[in-house]
Amino acid sequence: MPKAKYEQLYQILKGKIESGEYPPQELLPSEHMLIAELDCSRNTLRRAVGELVREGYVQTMQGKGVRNIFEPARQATFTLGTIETFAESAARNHWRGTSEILDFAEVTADDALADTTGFTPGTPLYYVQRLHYLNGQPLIMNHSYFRQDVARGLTREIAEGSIYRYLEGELHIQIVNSKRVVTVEKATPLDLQYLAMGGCNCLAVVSSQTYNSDGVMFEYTQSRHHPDYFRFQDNAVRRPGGAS
Amino acid sequence: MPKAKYEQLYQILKGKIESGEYPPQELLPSEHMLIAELDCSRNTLRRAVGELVREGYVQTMQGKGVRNIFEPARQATFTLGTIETFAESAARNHWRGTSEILDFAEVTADDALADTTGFTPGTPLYYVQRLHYLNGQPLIMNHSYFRQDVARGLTREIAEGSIYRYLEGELHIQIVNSKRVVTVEKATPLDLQYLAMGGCNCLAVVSSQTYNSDGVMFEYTQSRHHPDYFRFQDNAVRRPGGAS
DNA sequence: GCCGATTTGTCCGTATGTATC
DNA sequence: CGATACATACGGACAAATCGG
Repeated sequence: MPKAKYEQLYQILKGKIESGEYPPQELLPSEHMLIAELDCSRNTLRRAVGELVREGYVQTMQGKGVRNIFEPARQATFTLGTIETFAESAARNHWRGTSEILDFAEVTADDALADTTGFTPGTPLYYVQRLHYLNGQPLIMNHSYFRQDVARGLTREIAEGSIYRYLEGELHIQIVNSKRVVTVEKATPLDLQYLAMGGCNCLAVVSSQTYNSDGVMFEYTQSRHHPDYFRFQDNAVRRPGGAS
Repeated sequence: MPKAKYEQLYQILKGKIESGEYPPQELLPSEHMLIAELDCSRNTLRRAVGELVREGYVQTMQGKGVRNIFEPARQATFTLGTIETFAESAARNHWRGTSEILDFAEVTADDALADTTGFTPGTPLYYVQRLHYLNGQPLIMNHSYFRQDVARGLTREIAEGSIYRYLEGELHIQIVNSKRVVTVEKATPLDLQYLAMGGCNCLAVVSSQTYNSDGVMFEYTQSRHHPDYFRFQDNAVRRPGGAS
């Protein structure tokens, strides 16, 4: 399954930046040079570069060039702008991640739950409560709700493995986008019971609503992170960017 | 000064979505229709739509159309992906925002400061400590460092007004991008002294490194937010090749 | 299941504008 | 001023996915 060309170019350039092949704080070869070197059209190259701009790898300057502003030391642990599962995050950061199911149930959204999750009241849902360990330490408590009509057939046994592998691999659900909100909340008794909070009485909460390719929100997940092991990275751009 | 066309199209479409002119969960008019209606090329329209996709307003589906997934109820207080000053954020949310300078000093980056900020040791800096009020309540403590050679001539008096208006308006510095990291930290005695923390002993910390158009990082700011009034919103899009 | 129409996704070439040097 | 480099915009071609007959 060959990827799109602009995606390949993006990977190539990103690789050269991360490996130091393009010196930090210096200009990359001009568009003209890169087009010749990578054998592509201008629009396609600019699309790849635009992606690098949005992710904070480079900075484009009209009339001057494209500057490499990648800093290897300050890497993200959790990256914004892309969807990643817990297992993928753990693997990328070379952490040993394990999970444990604390609860699995079938519930119906009442008014209160509908208000926090965004589902309409009365929707049949699966509820999955998971505890995630990094290097043996319990650091993340997850409360997930899945629409039963989308994630049909989900069981506790499946959730013991990878829910997303089931959704994507078995049910062929395409996850398209996910709206996320980061807040800081007081720790609940449940948080204190399972997570080693130390002296902190607050934790980082990532609430996300995930949509499939039919445009229906089929998942709401609240991830409650131990504050010491939470880091969310983002790059804000004034408004230049991509191509075509 | 007229903006770029794709930017205008983006604003038009965003306005129609937010105002409900395009019904939620329904498909927008096809590219073909929009091109005729807005009198533009396909690439220009697609660029505007791409921006809406990244911001979670719409979802594109090959062979089907573009679905409106905007939800007015769940709005952001702080938006990711764009650069906003404190005053702009406050105004957009119809809050009464005021600020107070607690400290202004000229300092030189030592090893410890260089490590946290990302400046090279020995760099001459301005240090500005500000307290931000929303509707009269002290909620955000800001610690900012500016390179003296870039933000030259910055004084306490200027900082009493708008630092960014000085940098952009007077010094003609163009802010291009800003790398931001969100973490949760224990409250310091200083935090507890100035911010009404209630029972919380942690707060949300946004650390940002801001670059000008010459590619030099000229500002490091650490914003320490009261947890009850902190909300960071993001939209993640699934990339063709999955997570990288 | 097939086929054609529709719709979005990718890629290319070109022309012109604008900022920098 | 001219040369270089990025920014914007247009148009065309083909591919891939979807849907209805």
